[in-house]
Amino acid sequence: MSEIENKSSNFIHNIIDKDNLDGKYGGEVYTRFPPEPNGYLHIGHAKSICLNFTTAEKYGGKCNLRYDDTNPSKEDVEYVDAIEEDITWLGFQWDKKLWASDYFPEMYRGAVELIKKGKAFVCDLTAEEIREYRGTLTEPGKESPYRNRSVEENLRLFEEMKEGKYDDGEKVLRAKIDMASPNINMRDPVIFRIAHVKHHNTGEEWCIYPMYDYAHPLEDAIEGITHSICTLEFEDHRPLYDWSLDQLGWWDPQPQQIEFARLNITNMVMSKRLLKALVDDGEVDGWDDPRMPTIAGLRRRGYTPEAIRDFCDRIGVAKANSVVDISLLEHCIREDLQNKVESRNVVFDPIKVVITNYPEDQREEMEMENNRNVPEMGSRKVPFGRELYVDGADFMEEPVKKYFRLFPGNEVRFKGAYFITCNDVIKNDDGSIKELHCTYDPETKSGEGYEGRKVKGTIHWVDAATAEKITIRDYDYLMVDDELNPDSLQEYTAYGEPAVGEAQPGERFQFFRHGYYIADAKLTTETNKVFNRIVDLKSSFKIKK
RNA sequence: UGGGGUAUCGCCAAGCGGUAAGGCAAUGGAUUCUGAUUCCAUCAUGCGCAGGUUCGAAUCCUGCUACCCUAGCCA
Repeated sequence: MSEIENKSSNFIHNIIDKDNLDGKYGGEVYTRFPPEPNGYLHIGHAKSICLNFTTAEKYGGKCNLRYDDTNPSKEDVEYVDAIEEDITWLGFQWDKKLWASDYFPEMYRGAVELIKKGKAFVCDLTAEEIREYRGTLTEPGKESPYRNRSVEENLRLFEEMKEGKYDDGEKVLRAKIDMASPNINMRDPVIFRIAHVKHHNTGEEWCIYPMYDYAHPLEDAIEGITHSICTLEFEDHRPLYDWSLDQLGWWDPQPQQIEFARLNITNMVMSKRLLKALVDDGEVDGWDDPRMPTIAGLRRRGYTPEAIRDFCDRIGVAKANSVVDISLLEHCIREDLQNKVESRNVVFDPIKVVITNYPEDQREEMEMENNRNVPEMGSRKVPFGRELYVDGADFMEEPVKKYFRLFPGNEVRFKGAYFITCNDVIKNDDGSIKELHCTYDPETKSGEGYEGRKVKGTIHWVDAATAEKITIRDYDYLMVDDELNPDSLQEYTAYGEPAVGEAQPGERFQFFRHGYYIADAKLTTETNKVFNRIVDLKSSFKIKK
């Protein structure tokens, strides 16, 4: 993969610059990307991945991949491979791959220490009681009747929790902070709960599991993370993040949590819950369905790592909630692809053209450039004959104003071939267009320097005798408020030049006037080459009326 | 109703007391063997609102307003 440059600066860099100036971490920058293995990564995660990896890179630091697997009842290793594939595909390399569950002993030790310091206690209240005791946003909470158990009793009870003496929910370990705190997260939060569930990593070894707010700061500290970057909804949790570290006092300097706004894209479904439901219900092919905003879906749709990274770089990083316009994402893939993929002629909604003055038995091969912006990409021979197909959008029987493609009486250039004039429109019995009778001017052959007259329009074509019939699957993104638009997947029959049939799975092309497409192995059949359309060059269609 | 955040062009977003970067979108125009690309031009006397401090404020102060997050034994 080519080098990808991320040059933007953001407020997190400013914080790091200041830390470096103050010598807070001795100039070290260590970040981490901490997914919970409970689903595929989506474009929102890509923002976080790019942020964490490029920030570390910018300062000569490292970034870990850490699975936040502290809740075995909600996680599944099935996602681990996909997560790693996506990060690697984006072009990032983690320093260490780690599991939060590997730190369970350390976290347990920390909990024991908190108990010994009188900063944690075992609570017998039920979940509902804890909720009632917690108070509300405006009213302070009440202290648990178990709050003042002795250190010895707490130690014994916590040990028994660990030994499996209690059922799920029977007891929890709580931090002893302040039930009257205006920050609800500080009202004696639960830090360990009981769950008799097999853990993918630790198996049956533990039946108590730490809660995020207590576990995460320790995970960061253990790994020597300096800047723990997360999303805005954790701002309220930062005091607890710091509290856990402060009480233990095991690490100096301690990592600091920095929050940024998560990514939203206009109309895009970005909720893992919803996406998972669509997959589970079979509404889409899977997590990598091209309609999905997952990294795997975008990849299958034809997005490149470069485009996604460029997008993440351009959207910036800030604390203001925002919604990025989808047009920026589409701009990024167009820009990346336009100078590095080859073009192929493909005709939608085909209209047959018969060149009446072209010799019946004559065949030619026309030289066509593979990429009109990049001569080094060379050219190919495309067969040409008396009967051709042109795109339905390139002909109008009654042209609108300023239409300069094909219409009766008009002459246009057939890309890479001749000037062609449309003379007659031949209809079927039902009034539909059967074919167009045209004539060509042999003197105007492409590449032979004809300067006699100019035409305003140039259109593409395929040779009817050799064209391959293909199916194009056109996908829309999944949209908010429209969980699955029935028209989000449409199939079109089209004709492509023979070279299209040689496409390899995953190969991308630019199709004139219709944007970029990707050949998709999962959708390719023996008899029918199937392409996914990925991006419309929408301005190509624009005709002012 | 408590607490925590955020407000700069249609959408993102720089700016950190010295007189509003950049990108996307849009709009004009030039080039073009595909209405693409490329190029050039236009696009905030204005920074949520109202006061104040200052020679000077998007930046500092005061008071409002709007929106987001927060009462899981999820992360």
